[in-house]
Amino acid sequence: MLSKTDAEGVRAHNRRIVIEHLRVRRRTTRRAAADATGLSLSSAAAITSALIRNGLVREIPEAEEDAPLARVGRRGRPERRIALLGEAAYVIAARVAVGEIAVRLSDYAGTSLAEATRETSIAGFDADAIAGVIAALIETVASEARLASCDRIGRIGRIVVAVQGKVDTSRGSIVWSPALKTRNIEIGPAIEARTGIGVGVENDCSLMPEGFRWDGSSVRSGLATILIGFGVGMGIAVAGDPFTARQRASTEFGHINHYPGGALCRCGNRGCVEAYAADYAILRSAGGAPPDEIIARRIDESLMHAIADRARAGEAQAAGAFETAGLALGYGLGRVFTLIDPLPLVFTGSGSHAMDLLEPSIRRGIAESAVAGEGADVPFTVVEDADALIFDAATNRALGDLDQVFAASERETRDAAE
Amino acid sequence: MLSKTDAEGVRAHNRRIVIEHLRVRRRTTRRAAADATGLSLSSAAAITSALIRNGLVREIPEAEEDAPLARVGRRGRPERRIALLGEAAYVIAARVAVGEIAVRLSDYAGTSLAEATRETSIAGFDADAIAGVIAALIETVASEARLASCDRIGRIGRIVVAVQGKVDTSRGSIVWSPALKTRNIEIGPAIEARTGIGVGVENDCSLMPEGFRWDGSSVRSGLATILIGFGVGMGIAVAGDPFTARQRASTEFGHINHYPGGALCRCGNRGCVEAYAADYAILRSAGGAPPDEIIARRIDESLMHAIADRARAGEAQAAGAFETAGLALGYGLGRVFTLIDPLPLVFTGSGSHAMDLLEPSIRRGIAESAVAGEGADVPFTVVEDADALIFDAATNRALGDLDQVFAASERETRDAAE
DNA sequence: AGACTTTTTCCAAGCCTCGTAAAAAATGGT
DNA sequence: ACCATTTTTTACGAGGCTTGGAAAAAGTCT
Repeated sequence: MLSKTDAEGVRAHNRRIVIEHLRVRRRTTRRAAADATGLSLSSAAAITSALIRNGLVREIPEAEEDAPLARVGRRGRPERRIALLGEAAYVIAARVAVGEIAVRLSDYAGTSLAEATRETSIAGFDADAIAGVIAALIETVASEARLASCDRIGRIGRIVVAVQGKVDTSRGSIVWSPALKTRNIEIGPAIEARTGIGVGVENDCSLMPEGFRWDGSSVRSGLATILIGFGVGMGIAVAGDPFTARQRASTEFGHINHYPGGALCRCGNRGCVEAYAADYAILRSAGGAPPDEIIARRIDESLMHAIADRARAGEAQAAGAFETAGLALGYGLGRVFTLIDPLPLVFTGSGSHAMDLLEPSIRRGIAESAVAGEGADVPFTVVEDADALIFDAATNRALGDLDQVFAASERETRDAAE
Repeated sequence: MLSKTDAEGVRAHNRRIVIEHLRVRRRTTRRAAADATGLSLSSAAAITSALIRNGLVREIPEAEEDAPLARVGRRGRPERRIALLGEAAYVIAARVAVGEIAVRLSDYAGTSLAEATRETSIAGFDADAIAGVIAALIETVASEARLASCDRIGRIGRIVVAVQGKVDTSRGSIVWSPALKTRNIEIGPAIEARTGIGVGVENDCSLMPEGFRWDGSSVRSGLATILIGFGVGMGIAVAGDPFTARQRASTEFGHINHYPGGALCRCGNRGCVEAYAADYAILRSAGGAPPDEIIARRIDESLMHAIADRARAGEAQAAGAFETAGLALGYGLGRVFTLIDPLPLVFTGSGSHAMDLLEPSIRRGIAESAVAGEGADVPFTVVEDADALIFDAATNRALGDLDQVFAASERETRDAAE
């Protein structure tokens, strides 16, 4: 059931869309905000002024104007440009992956301030131990960014954790992760208890499209991100409202069945996409190992590069491994496109280094499996650094969460106290 | 970008949720509406009173109360029960399928008033010819329901067409249909031009979950409908807001690839779910025909019943055909569940008569293809009459569209003129 | 210095929701 | 038969939000 609205709700909603506009156009004016949001000039001005009073937005002094050329020979009162105020709040993006926990601190304007990584196996850790590691990393980045003093760390308003593995977002728990031995670890509440900050827990691949959240056109047309690495994962943002993307939970693309009874996957099933397209699958296929062998050890990226080079040099078995991988990915994508709709694709992860080898067979797989081959011509983009993309995505999600909170309630101007 | 809200928007929204409440609880009171929607008593009363003035809602006279027992020995002023007024408007649900065009007239309260069918091949028809058939059928049902007089037929406020085949909802066109020879037929505008009534065009299978739109719990938990007949189709309603379900367009479940390079499908691809689970696939498999043979003719339902009976009697080849079909369905569902989430299932269509034969292998297929076999235990429901379900769905969609229009603008009380 | 232009702020009008008070309509007891 | 009680419904003023127009502010151009 939809919930009711009232006057306050209207204000909250309109504050929200103004903030959203500020996120997309990083610098704007009151008039531009009014035009873009459809609000009247009066309302847009009232809202922006309130946001300035609340310390969420600042007027940019002329001195800082990095584009004075725009204002040459224009008559009339010059516009006051406004932007989100970085110091208004801070957010933490955290990654939990096999062998590594990492944290990035960003300010409210979205600029990254500091990162810290702890390379360690957390296989045996419980929720509190993981929360401890993350809290320590937060201390590190906070002090690195000189936010160490007590009242300053309190300005961190939101933490979003991107986890490799299946999560339960509503409970903030890790249902299952390759990085962990035990299941159902309630990491969200544990971090909240330790830091006193609100925490969101998401699957890293599902979260990835959020990295393009305020890129304008990217998300408006919908978007799917595909991570090819030790596993295979996908994130989907349906066209239109980026907020609805929040609903989709567990797109376990890597474990969509490709070939019934096929190659053995780490998950125990047979024939998953991952069992053909992940690093370990390409490795075992290129090495001529039987498709029942599970390679549990961590695979060095340089090894994958070597196999790719062998394939590029024309070695049949290596080339065949990449072709098989591409076909599995293509069939999987064709199935998704048949179910949802063709979407532009963003590839990332170590496997994306071999897109020259994969692309032809991916497109062929889509053509063979989608109705009328639709979607075989969607645009491909490659983002090499998957970890950075995950950080971006988690940061954007955290900022969006914060926006919602800030829009909901007119905050007291605590900055006045300082 | 989200759009702004203002006071009028608030009223429209709140009117909407009151109407929605009236749809779910067919009879209610002002107080109950206030409680359910979260609105204050004043506002709920103001809105309901306005709806009554606008002729959308009626107060039920005591004489009509079918449950006087509820009001026994209760003190205080008795409540005025209210309900949607059937005569407020009328809607048309139309089905376009192979060999058949059918139409149902319903009133604003959702009660079906009349149906009419024209059994004919429309293979060579263009948009205007199809629109002509539908318009004629509308005349038939309108006169049957004694709405023939000119001002009365004008009370039909919305037409929703459920098409067998792929549609483009935004343009109101049939991209491709097994019932038609030509592609991209803009049926929506053609019907609008002929009748002057707003038209929505949807795929029949995608629309089906709308049949459960106001069933309370059904949609709240999400739902997938699966039609097994001459083809295989699916409709998905994601958990939560039933309105967002509107976004999903072309869930061509039947053409999700099941087995790469497998049995030949009518669509020309190999290995689609449909090529194993549709009527024609079961027929060819049970008959020992090669998996490359395409059966184009319409298959009589009694023939399928006969094959099912042979399978029940233990004939190996027939039983094997159903098992193969169930496995293909199960793998397809497992893939969907892996991508989206496990959902309760509603089966319909001629194939649902053989659910006793299919269910075990469907569940096995899900178990083998979904991560950790999740979703193998979702509840199955069978609705035998697929055509009726499609009618229900199209009617509900049309009523929902109308609700939105009526909620948006306070209409003049045209009933006062009568 | 004055005219002109553009941005920003200020203010009364119009909606909407909400809480409270008053009116309406039935029951139960005397 | 009449009055107190109970519950629903309506009426009304308060407060918040958006809006359009007027006024003020802050520049450029002649």
